Amino acid sequence: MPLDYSKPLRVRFAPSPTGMLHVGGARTALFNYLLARKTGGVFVLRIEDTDESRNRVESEAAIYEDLRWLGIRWDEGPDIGGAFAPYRQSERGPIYAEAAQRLLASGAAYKCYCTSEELEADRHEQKARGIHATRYSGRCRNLTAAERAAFESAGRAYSINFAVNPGTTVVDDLIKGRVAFDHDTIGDFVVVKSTGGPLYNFTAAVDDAMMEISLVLRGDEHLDNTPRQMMLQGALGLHRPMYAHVGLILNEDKSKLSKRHNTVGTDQFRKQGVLSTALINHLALLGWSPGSDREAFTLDDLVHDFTLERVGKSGSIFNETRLRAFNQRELQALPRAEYVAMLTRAMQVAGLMEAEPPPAAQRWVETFIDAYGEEIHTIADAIPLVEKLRNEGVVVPALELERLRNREVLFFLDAISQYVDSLSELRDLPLSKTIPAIADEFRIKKKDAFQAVRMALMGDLHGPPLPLLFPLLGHDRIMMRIGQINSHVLHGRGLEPIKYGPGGEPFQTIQPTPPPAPATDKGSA
RNA sequence: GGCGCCAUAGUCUAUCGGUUAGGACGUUGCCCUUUCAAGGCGAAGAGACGGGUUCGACUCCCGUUGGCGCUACCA
Repeated sequence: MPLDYSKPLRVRFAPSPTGMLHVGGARTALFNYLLARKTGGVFVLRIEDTDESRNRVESEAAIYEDLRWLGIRWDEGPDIGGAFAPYRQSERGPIYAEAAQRLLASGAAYKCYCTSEELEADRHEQKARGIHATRYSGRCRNLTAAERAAFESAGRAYSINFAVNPGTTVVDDLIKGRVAFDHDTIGDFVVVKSTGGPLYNFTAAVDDAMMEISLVLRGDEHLDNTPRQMMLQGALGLHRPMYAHVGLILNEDKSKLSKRHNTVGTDQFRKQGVLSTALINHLALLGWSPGSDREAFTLDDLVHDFTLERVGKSGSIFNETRLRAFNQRELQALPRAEYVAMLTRAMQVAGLMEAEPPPAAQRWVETFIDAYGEEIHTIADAIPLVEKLRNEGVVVPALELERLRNREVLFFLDAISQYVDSLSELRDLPLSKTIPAIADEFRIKKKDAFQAVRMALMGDLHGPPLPLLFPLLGHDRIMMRIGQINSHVLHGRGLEPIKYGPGGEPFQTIQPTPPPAPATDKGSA
């Protein structure tokens, strides 16, 4: 039966602060958030920091930062409180202690005095006997009063274990459907460590119930944990939320996303300058589909269109290339001013622009976007391009240098540099006419001319239109880069830096070179 | 090993028994362009396998295979 969206849902996202928020977590948070907004419900952020050894203090802040960046806001959480505070499990000790006592008192749980060595030995022994279903033997479950007293007086530490009784627990999962678990396949499990620290299944079960979560939506890695949590809630007489387990987001090799494998961290994309709108859009389409060919969705669109019924069961691989394609689309859709501001900021961060860019610098950025804007998939792509434009010199591949060792080409380039030198403004040059005209003087083909200029200026045969490239480089760099070619080539030939006239006859003077009178439309520039 | 989940192109997905199996990313051809990118128009590319059920299965059932998850005093 479909979920009733007319009733407000209380949902939660419960990360453990053991690393950055990876994209799988981000999607889980997103789906929960969408459901809360859609139903006018509440989105709870709970921090599951019960594993002292793995917690990292900075992780919690990092998770906040990533969620905020994504535009996912929570209504209750550690930092803002709420009716069911505290929201950090490390601060909920008394609540778990009380629940554990009730479990003990009712006989639903018992104390286990086994040491970890004994447990380990048990497992070995079971394996040796060919039993691969290595579960807790339950040896402490039926301790006699005398045995128990002996352990107690010996001061042995104990864990609190939940006693799993025969039976079946059925999870009516909103995504996976009805899944039945035979208790025979679930061994007694520890709920409180011998150190007194509560464990995941216990805290999650208690908190989901006590925080009155109505729907638990999480990764399907937790599907097998669900019967344990439901048994716990049953034994404690607590209410049970509905459950929905969504297929995992996987690495390229189909393995589970882990926080240790540095890739696919939400922060990584944020720092690359990926737009949160693009990530949200991409994440939403991993596991959810609108049922139509539409694929551009804002967060608000998703609040409106998202339903659990259209969430798929299978896992999916996170495809970064597709994210970049989405991001490029978002970048193109951005108002120009915003794009300029974003790029300016990125350049400032990279130390490529001063904090208070003068108007000329702003204009430069605008020209840059005209030139390269549409090929940029993420803002980070722009930085190496900017650096290449800003560098004093340029590296021309040896092979290409060889092609430039041609007196006509050299002279042509020199003519270009003189042409540029004669101009006071490099914007809006009619280069598509000027360059062929000058090239014609030296009997160079149009295509070769453009390529020679491109190669001399950028060390590359490809790039944006020259009329945009010229103002981007500016007078000095153009002069320098073409001059560099001349000296490189000549040096390579062991020649003096002399220059050639149109007919091939060497000029006598090194400097100044007489302008070879570019044939046409110099005046229009 | 046991238990559970999953299974349409390289990837994300649509299809809810009858379709030329649709879309997107990627790949690729052409157009545009001095070039590249972008854009436009095309192309190639999929129901893991085997049994059923049915007039008819990608779709329902069973099995096999494969992938993943759980099986921790991690979450």
